[in-house]
Amino acid sequence: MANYHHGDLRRQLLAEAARVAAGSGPDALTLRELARRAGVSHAAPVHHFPTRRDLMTALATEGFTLLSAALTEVGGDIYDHGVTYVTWALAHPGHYAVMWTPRLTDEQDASLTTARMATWSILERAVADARADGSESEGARDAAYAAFAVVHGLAGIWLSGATPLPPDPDSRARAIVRHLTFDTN
Amino acid sequence: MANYHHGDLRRQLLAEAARVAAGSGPDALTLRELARRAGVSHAAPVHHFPTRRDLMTALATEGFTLLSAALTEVGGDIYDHGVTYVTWALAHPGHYAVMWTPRLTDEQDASLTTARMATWSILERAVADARADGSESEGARDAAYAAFAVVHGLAGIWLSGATPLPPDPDSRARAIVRHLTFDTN
DNA sequence: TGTACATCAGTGAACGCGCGTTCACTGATGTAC
DNA sequence: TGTACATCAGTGAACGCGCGTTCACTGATGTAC
Repeated sequence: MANYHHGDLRRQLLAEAARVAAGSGPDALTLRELARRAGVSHAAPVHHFPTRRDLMTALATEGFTLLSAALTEVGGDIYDHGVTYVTWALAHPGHYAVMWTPRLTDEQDASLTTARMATWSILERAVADARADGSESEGARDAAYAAFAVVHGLAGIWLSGATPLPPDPDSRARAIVRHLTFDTN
Repeated sequence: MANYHHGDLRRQLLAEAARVAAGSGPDALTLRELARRAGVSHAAPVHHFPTRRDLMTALATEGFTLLSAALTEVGGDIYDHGVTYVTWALAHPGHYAVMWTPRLTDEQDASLTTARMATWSILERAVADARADGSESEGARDAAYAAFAVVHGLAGIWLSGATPLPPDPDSRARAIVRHLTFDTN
């Protein structure tokens, strides 16, 4: 594949970006490093991502899209959604880090906003289904936050490396998420 | 204070470091920027922190120490501890970011390890107090993780800026933490 | 109370490095006729 | 099926920048006697 035209550079740059962000954090992600890994000159990426921020934004958008797909595909109740969220984050640490570092992305970007909101809607709906009083009350919003906080926090703890990953994160995540209650008390 | 000898440079460097990390993230934290803010030459900090990593480690250690103090001082049950944790994180975003980015610190450092473990012990003890079966079971460990995950996640969500901070984070945090249950089954 | 001297904590110039971005260019591809 | 030409996606050199770290130095402070 010694083409002058790479053919699939955009996709490969995003894949390498996810890999670098997973290993060394999103701030270690440089356009020159991605070009190096893709085997092209350091000026090549500019045709696909004019600036570093554009690449970060695309990576975050891809992340939210993939996460929404995973949540929808697995389905189940709010606890299942929580486990899927954690599992997905552990499997896509690079995307996950960029998704939650808005400083690196263009938060005005329409695609990113749409993808982010789609993910949030799925979780909110799962929480509403676990409750009797609909999804419009303040209580329902707090419940959704609690569900989201516990899975986001758990993913963060494990991904940070400050705490060793347990041998079986899935079932451990399930046990932990079970400590949430969605009663309308 | 136009002394040749600054007199309090170490403390001031740490204070500026917390400020920079809070505003632009810990990766934007450079020794030269801190020197600039402290009004000394860029080579001065080396006498207090030989490398950038040493400064990061000191900042993280200070963070865990301050957090332990806050948790102990406020006291109360596991829910109170949770609210204190979130409140403290929102008040010390710079420390908090460095505390949870082990890639930047020297994780072998004895002071840091000690400070980190002390914080964890306080939270673990609060969870054990909320349960009947002691703190040695696997269930107790999962309960502690759930408590920790929800407050760590909530702090992360609000600090990331991806979600706007509510007008009254304290009472909101309390309502959210209430969705945790520590029953022994 | 003085004085000699070691040590501490600064200065400012210099180093090499990797970065994002720009530029003029060129080879490959696609399209109109 | 050919050919002219526009466009796309690369190359490689160059730019200016800020960084961590090193170095020889110097002024201020503390201590021994």
